[in-house]
Amino acid sequence: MPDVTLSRREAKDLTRRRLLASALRILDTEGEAGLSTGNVCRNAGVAQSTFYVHFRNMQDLLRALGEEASRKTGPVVRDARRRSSEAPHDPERLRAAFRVPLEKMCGHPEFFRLSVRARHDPASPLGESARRRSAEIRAQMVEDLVAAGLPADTPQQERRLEMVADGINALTETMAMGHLEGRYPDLEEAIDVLASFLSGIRGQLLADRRPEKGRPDT
Amino acid sequence: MPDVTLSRREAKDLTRRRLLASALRILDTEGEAGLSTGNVCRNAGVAQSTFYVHFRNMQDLLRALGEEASRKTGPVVRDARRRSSEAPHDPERLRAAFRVPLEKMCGHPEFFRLSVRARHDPASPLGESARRRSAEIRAQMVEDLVAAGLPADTPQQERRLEMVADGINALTETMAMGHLEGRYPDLEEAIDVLASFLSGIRGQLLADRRPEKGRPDT
DNA sequence: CAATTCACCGATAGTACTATCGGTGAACTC
DNA sequence: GAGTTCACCGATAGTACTATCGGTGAATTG
Repeated sequence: MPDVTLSRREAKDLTRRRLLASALRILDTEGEAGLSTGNVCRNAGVAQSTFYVHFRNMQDLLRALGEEASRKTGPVVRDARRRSSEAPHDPERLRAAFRVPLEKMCGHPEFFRLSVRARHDPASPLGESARRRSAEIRAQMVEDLVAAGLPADTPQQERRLEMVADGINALTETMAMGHLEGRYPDLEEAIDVLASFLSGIRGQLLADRRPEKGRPDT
Repeated sequence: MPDVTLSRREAKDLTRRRLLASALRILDTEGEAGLSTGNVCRNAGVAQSTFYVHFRNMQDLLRALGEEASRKTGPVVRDARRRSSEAPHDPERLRAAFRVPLEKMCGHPEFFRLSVRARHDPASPLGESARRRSAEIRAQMVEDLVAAGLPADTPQQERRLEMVADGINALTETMAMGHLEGRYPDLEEAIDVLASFLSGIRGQLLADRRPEKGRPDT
């Protein structure tokens, strides 16, 4: 039994994870303002100076936290969306493509809030890595929209699909926020609305593909 | 000419406005991190301690700033939206209803970002007032959607309109962010997308009003 | 078992900011 | 025009946080 006492490597890794978890807990309860090396370490039960054994500074910790979050939730969400794109007319797959990310967001509100804040805070310590992840998600979603049959023949149409991807993402986050705040108790209703938004914009964009039928937007 | 020297009241009011303008300038240039009583006062040309003649603390200033912004932009935005609701089939009025808030948001990018971020940060100094304003905007937008003919006959439909209002707002903010980040250079294209989103969801909700025609969402 | 490594600790220098206090002179009051 | 008010000022006590340093003991090495 070599596990009675922890090896030095295991012990260090455990402390590191405790620090990350502590930071996450603080972000969720006190917000970004409560995030200091001392506070994080006190919550994790180690000395303040131990912080610098594991991270160069707070920005370094936040970057690690963001990457962990995206590594956990990213692939699952992507998969659900791709399944929906493969069958654009299957309403249940469409709903699943919204349900999966919504449940991820609501299941780990602390991860979710962190990423949303990062998204709207390019000057924060998370800045660079958050922007990179956001761009990645957007590019993937554009791919999926094209796979679902939406037009991307001209640069303008491509840019429009990027806007739509941004929009779908923002809508999903907004519904999750509303649910977390208790205003939308039933997640299925939120999924209804998300599906309506997507179906609506999809109809608009497809109508645009055949402009000979006259103005479609009234 | 009694205005050669300022009255005490006028002078105080002028200083207060200078402090508010200074805070806004700092938010737009240095971001939230540069916001301190000393920095605000130095930029306004007064001593740091003078800050406390006008505001109880930084949160107090930010609250005042938020209220001033909402007092300035609120009615204009609301008016544009109402004009559009009065003529739901006028595409130019619809575009104006999106153009006005977009231009307001892009006018003071850092303040806009701060407000958005504050809603997702439980401990932000702006948090409470930002959430209050957000709820107000949502309620107004629901009114306008009803005025534009969208159904709100059942509690479920009312809740759905709230979700749609939240969504429109999030979409507008997202397009503003994209424009500010330089990804969407042409604001009119963003307006196109917003109009398409609204037309799309509008079609979906109106179709739902007459459910005897079968499932409309594929 | 002796030597070495290193995760963690306590202490602390340094920095930035908040908020208060008594003083000052110009505006105001009567 | 004598007394009062008060917006502003400089100084400063107090607070919070960052980042570094040398010491310590348990794990590791050979």
